[in-house]
Amino acid sequence: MYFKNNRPVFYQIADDIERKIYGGEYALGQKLPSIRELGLTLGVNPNTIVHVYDELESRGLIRTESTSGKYVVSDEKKIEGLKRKYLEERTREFLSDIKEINISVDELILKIYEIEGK
Amino acid sequence: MYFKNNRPVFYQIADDIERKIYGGEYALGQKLPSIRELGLTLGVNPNTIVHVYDELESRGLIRTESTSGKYVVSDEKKIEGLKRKYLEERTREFLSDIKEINISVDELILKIYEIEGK
Amino acid sequence: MYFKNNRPVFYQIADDIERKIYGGEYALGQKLPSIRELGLTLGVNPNTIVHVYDELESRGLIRTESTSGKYVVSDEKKIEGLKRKYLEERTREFLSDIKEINISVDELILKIYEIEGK
Amino acid sequence: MYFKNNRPVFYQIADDIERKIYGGEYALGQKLPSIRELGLTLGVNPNTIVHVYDELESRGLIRTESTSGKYVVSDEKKIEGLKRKYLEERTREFLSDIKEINISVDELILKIYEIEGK
DNA sequence: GTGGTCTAGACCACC
DNA sequence: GTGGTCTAGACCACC
Repeated sequence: MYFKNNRPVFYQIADDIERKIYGGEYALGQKLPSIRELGLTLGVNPNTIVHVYDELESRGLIRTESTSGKYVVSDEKKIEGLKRKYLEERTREFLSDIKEINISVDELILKIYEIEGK
Repeated sequence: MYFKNNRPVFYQIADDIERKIYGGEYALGQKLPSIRELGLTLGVNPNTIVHVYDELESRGLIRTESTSGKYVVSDEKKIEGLKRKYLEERTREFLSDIKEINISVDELILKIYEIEGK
Repeated sequence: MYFKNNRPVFYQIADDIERKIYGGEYALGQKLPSIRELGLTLGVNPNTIVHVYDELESRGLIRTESTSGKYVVSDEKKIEGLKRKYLEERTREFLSDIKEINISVDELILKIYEIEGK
Repeated sequence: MYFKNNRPVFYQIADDIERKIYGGEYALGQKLPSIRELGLTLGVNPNTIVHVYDELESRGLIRTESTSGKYVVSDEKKIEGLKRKYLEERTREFLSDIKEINISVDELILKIYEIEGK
């Protein structure tokens, strides 16, 4: 995982895990990597991962099982709702940026097809 | 202008000006607002604007006229190239995030049309 | 038994047993549950119960019969004295907190009657 | 301020500030001490105070003015509601403990009057 | 091994 | 000076 230098690392990691939950790479109820393990994997300090997991917990995506670790919440409707909201907001924000640079939706969609190789 | 609290303000302002340049809201060769004036307009400290203009200069979008202020560069090809690159990268990054949450390009395009009210 | 997550579990269990001794639910000289048994009952690891019994012994409430287990001490005066001290200190601490939030003793007593349904 | 060793320091500080807000010692909208200043005053690490203020923010008691500091929220009804809830819960918990040691409400009230010197 | 708390200290962003 | 982020490292509670 590469980190950009224009946003706090803990947000970048949290956002990535959030997407992995929405995408099913982390399943409902699944145990997340331990704080120390994920810190090692990503090459960041464990305290940063503590911050990441606090952030995800405050977003309602994971819960702490005090003794055994951190888990994706099991409430499918909740996750689904948050995912829809994520898609909506991210898309609106993207469209807003694209329109600000004077690219039409049609041009944008051509660009998307071009990137997707269709 | 609204600032998110998960990214440095100077990046948010710089990105916005970058898009305004690509969109033509700031024309080629146009003089940018003075540091003081833009700070007042946006309600941020002049030092932050200094940082913004430094950033934009390092991106090759503006130049300093030592005596009279900051100007959008006049090289149309350069700006056009940077704009294409911005569109390409911003779109790739967005598509990458969307695919990570397991939304297909077709679903995404439906979402875009829905938002655009078409 | 519910555990709060803002205090170590072993303190919460120790405090509860301390009160049960003062209240007579554990009689003077009575044998306490085995470490294993209490751990099972409360759903915590036996090591935690070891810690609980150490704590209660250091408070002078129980003693270890090396061969046969843990017992509530039999000295009635001592237990009675500790109980009085507990009541005194717990009440002072509570009153101190209540007064800090600007609630008078009269208001507090009304609240107590309200809760007690009198 | 004295810290007990049976609860995390950051909770003890947060609870104390919570009570000072309810009691009016910190008025609605008032600026709280800076992180560094409060750390110095209490003899704890600034990072601990960061944690304290995060906790109070999550309780809805304070807000961050990103540039200038931390402030008690100004919503009087909200604070009043939280204060009532605090009184209710703390009192119920206290009564529960007292009854567990087999002290009647009448005895308790005598004790309260005795402590209050009435 | 798992998470939680705390310290010490560095550096950044914003005013 | 104000808060925010991150690292390094220690020690505790619980399993």
